[in-house]
Amino acid sequence: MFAQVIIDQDVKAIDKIFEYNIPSNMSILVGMRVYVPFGKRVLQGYVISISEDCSYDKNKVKDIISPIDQFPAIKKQMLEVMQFMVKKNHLTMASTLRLFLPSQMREGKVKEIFETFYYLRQHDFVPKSNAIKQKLLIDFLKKEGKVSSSKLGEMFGYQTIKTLYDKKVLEKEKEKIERIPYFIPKQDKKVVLNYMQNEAIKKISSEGVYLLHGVTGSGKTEVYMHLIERELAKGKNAIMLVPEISLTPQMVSNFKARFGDFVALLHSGLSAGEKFDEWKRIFSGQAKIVIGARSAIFAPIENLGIIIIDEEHEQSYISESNPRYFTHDIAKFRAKQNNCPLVLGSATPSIESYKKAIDGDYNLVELPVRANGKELPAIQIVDMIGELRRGNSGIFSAQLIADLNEVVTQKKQAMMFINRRGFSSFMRCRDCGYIAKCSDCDVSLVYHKEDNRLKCHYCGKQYKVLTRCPNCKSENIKHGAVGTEQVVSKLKELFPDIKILRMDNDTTSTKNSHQKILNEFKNSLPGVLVGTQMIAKGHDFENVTLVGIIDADQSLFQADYRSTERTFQLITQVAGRAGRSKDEGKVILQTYAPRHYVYKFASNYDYKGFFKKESNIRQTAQFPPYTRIIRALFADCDENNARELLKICYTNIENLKDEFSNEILYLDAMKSPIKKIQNKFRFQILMRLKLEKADEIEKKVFDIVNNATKTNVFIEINPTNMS
DNA sequence: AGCACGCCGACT
DNA sequence: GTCGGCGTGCTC
Repeated sequence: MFAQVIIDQDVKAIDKIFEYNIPSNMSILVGMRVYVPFGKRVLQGYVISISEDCSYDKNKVKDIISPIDQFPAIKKQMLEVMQFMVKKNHLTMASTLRLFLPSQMREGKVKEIFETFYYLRQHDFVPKSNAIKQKLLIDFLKKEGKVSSSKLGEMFGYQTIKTLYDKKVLEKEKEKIERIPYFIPKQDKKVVLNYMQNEAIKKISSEGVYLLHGVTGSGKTEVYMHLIERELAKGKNAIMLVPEISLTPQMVSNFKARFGDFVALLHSGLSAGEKFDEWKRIFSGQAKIVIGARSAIFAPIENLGIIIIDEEHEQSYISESNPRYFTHDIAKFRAKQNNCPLVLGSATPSIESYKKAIDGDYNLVELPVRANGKELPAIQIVDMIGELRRGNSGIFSAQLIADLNEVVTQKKQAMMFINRRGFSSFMRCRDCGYIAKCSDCDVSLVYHKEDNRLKCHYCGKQYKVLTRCPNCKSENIKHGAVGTEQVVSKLKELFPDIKILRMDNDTTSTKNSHQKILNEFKNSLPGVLVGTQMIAKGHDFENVTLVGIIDADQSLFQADYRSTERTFQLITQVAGRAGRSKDEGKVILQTYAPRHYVYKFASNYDYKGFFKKESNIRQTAQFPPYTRIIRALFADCDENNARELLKICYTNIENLKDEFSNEILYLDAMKSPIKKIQNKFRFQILMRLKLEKADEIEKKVFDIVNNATKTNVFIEINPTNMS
C-alpha cells in the first residue's frame, strides 16, 4: 500500500503530493501525521490518501518511517476543508493543514498535567473523638469516592490529609487531568422565548445560509442557545463563532451554565496547554459545542447540526495574515458538508451579506423588537461646527457636558467612545466640515507625512495638501485625531471628583487588566469609562444612562470603501450600551458632518434605509459587493527587484485586457501607500473587476503571479487595509 | 526549505 | 592545483 503525503513545510516548491510505501507491519490511516525520509532529512507529513498503487517510479519510493500519533489527527472532513481552501484562496496545503492542529501538537511537546487524588484505603477507621476534621474528611470521601488533593486540602486542611495518609487510611494516585478553562457547573434554566424568537427558530431548520438580522437586545443569543439545544437533542454537534472581543467570561459562563462540559472553548486567550486539552475534548467527542473566535471553524468536529457566526459583520472574520481566508466561506463549506444550517447573526449585517439575503442567496430571518420590550436609546446628533461657531472649540459639546452633569448628579454612569483607528488620517476643514476626497474613487484621501501629500489608497492618485478649504475658503484645516488620553484629561478637568477610567490597547496589555477596569467601573457611581471599540461590545452595565461618541467622523472618513458601513455598525453597537435596564438611555453623537446620510439612518436605527442608500452608492461607484477588487502586493528588500517583479506581472495582467476588456474596470500599478515596511520596498497592482467573470480573471491573475515569482507577493481580494 | 551538484575566481 | 562563491535543481 502507498500513502500520498503532504510535507509539513510551508514552501510552494514542495507543496505537492509525495508518495511513500507503507511497510506491511505498519498501520497507517488517512489523516495521520507521519515521519518520512525527504532527501537527506526526516520531515513530518500528513497522509491525505492511501492507495493500492502509486503513480511515482516504484524504485524511488521510500518507506514511511513511523506514524507520529496513534490516530489520524486530521479528520476526513477537514481534509476536504483543506482542499476547498487551497482552491479558493490559493494557499499551500501545508499551511492550511497547520490551521487544523493546536500548536502544541506540531511542536511535539505535548505536556500533560497530573493531579493527585485521594481515596479511602481503610473503610473502618475511626478517628479519635477530638479529630473532627479527620472524621469529616472520611465521611466526605465515603460519599465522593475519589477527590483531588486541592479540593480536600481546601476543605479540611492539608495537614489532615497528610496525617491520614501517614496512617495509611488514605491512598493517593496521580491522574491525568484536562484543563477546562472557566469551569462552571451546569444549571437548569428554562428561558421562555417570545413569538419572534420562536418563529426564527422554526424558520432555521434545513440546510442553507440564514441571515439573522436582530436589533440590539433582541435576544439573538437565546435563539442560538435554543438552536444548539435542538441539534444536541438530535445527537448532533455545533460550532459557534464569536468575535474575539466578545468572548468575555460572562458570555462563556452563560453557555457553560446552559451546556456544562459539552462546551469547548477555543480562543487566543487560552494557554497552549489549555488549547490542546480543549482540542482533544472536541476531537474525542467529549465536547459537542465549540465556541471560539474565527479559527474555531477548524475544530476537529464532525456530525455538525448547526454552525453559527455571531456578529457576522465583524472584520475579524477576515484573516489578513498568512493563510488568508474568509471565515464565512469555510463555514458555508462545512455547513454544506454536514447538510446543516449556517446562521449569520448581526444587528447590523455587512452590506455584502444583506445583499445576498435580498437577492435570495441567503434566507432572511428578522428579530425586529427588543426582547425586553424596551425602546432603543435616543441618539442625538450634535453639530460640532455649530459648536465652533458658538465659540466652543473643545472636544465636548455643550449638550454633552450638560448630560454628563446630569449623570453625575443622578449618580449614574457614562461611556465615552473614541475611535482611534484613523490615526494617519484625513484632512478636514474645521469651519465647514469639508473632507478631501478622491475625484475618481469617492473615498477620503489619506495624508502622508513623509512627502506631505494627500493620496487615494484605491487608485494611487496624489493631491496637494490643502491649505485652504475649496468649499468655504477657510484656512482652518486640520488633520489628526483626538485620542483617549486627551479625552480623559479633559474630563478630569471638568469633573475632578468623579471616577474616570480608560480602556484601550495601552491600558489592557496585561492579562486581567481588561476585567479589572470593567469591575472597577461597575463599582463607580457616578463614573465615566473612556475607551475605544473595546467598550462597544457586549458589556451589560445597568447604570449607564449616557453614551458619548466623541468624534463619529473618525471612522467615517477613512480611505476605505467600507468606512461608512463600519460607522453605522459602530454607532448602533455603541448606542446599545446605554439604557440597558430600567433607566432611559441617551446617546450623544458628535460630528462635523451632521448631514451625512449615515448619521440620519443610524440615529433612527434604520438599517434597511441605510442599506438601500449605501448599496446604491456602492453600485454607482463600482465598489464591492458590486465589483471585486484585487490587490497584489510586491515587497522586496531590493527596490529594483520589487519593481522588476511588478513590471513582469503587470505586463502579463495587462494582456488579460484583450480578452476581458469589458470586465476589467480598472487596472494600474503603483507604489504602495506605505512605501517601505521593515526595510522592504512595496509596490502594488490594483484592479477592479465586474463580478461576472471575476473568478476566472482572479484565477488567471493568481497564475500569472505564481509563475513569475517564488515568494514576496501577497494577493488580497476586496482589501480593507491598504497600507 | 535544505541540501547537493556544479562551474568560475584568488589562495594555502 | 583546490577552496569556496552562490546559481540551479531536486526532494516520493
